[in-house]
Amino acid sequence: MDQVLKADEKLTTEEKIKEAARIVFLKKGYAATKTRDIAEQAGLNLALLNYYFRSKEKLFEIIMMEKVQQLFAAIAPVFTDKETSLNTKIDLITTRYIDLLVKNTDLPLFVLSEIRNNPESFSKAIHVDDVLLKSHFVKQLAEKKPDVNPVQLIMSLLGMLIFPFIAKPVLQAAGAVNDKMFEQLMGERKELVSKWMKLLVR
Amino acid sequence: MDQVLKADEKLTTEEKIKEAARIVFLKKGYAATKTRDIAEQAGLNLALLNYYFRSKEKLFEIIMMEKVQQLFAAIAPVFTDKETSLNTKIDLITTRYIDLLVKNTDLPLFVLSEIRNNPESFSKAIHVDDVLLKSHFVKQLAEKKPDVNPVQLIMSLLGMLIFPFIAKPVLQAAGAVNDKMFEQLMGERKELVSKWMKLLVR
DNA sequence: ACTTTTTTTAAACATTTGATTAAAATACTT
DNA sequence: AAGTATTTTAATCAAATGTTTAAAAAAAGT
Repeated sequence: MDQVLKADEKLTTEEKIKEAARIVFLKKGYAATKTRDIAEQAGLNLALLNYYFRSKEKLFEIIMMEKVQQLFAAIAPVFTDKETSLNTKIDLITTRYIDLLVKNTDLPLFVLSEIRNNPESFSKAIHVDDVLLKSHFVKQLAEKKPDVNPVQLIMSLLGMLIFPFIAKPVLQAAGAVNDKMFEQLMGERKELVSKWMKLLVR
Repeated sequence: MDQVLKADEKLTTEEKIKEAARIVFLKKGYAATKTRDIAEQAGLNLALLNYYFRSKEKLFEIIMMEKVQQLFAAIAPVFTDKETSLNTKIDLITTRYIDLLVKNTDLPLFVLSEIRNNPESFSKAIHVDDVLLKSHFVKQLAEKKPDVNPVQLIMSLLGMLIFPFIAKPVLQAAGAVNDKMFEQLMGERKELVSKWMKLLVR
């Protein structure tokens, strides 16, 4: 007998639905996603979504929280770490974030769009200000650059890291890049952003 | 008689609908917007939307093109101008963009989200690569920094400028800033980004 | 082997939603 | 003022959409 199974054939029905929901929600966003889209993507009967997750909204909340975590958990530990130097933090944040986003290019636009559409539920789930404004990273920045609001520096770092992934659809639609070229650009971008950010805090 | 009229009372019905559509589409995006939301926002009968614009989609296309223009027209002339120096271009792009976005904070997230949802129609309407990749600005960057892909520098500049407006809902949800504080941050950011970008190309 | 529980399916339901229609109201023309 | 065209309204339609239901199928328990 053939031991090889299609990737999702060994998944439970519940996992198949979540996997399909990840794909469709991330591509189209909550409002544009039809429950029938998810059922079709999963190759399952429509009613199973409600059987396992009660409602479209509940299913979405699960995926959304997962993705918010993914986006914040990748850098939060580096932000708060008290041991590593400022320059090492910059290196770590840069490489980790680009590595994560190259594998999940539509993650930033999805998460940031959906937070805009529903800021309340997000604010309860994640404590951004603890990570962002009270982190060790911020203290290090404030110490090194006492004349500059550290939030400005963080917005620049995250902007340089995240913005290309938000602008990717525009570049692609313009025919300026394809997937392969984009990944290559992001590969070389790790060194650049890291270098540039160190320049800003010098 | 009272000469003073409420702002939109002197507008034509058609303009009232467009104005309402701008507000609702920008806040919620195409898919989440109901034609009844727009009618209510405009204080008009639902059927008038179809009377004046035939369909939700047609109305959306008008608003969308308007906003894409707004987002690109603000910097395109500076990108292509052959007279101004590199440093002056950086100053102009920075101040113009932040000034524009402060008055239209949800413009970037709206435009970039909707382009992702419908890249084809966008690519026909705007020739990004002409402005971005063949512009005089790019040539100046390539000349000044021959060892760096100019696209990398542009992504950093636009990232530093645009990203804060995309992240604004997150910062607000986290209680890190309010509208007033954000505008103040962006005011002081003009100088900073301008200075930082010149540092990167030095 | 039989019973019970769990999972899956096809069909249907109730709302929502974009759009249309026909009549009423208003504005314009002569 | 009368007639015509334009604009607005309330009601309605048809399709889409999230959810439920009841029966069938599969799995688990005894």
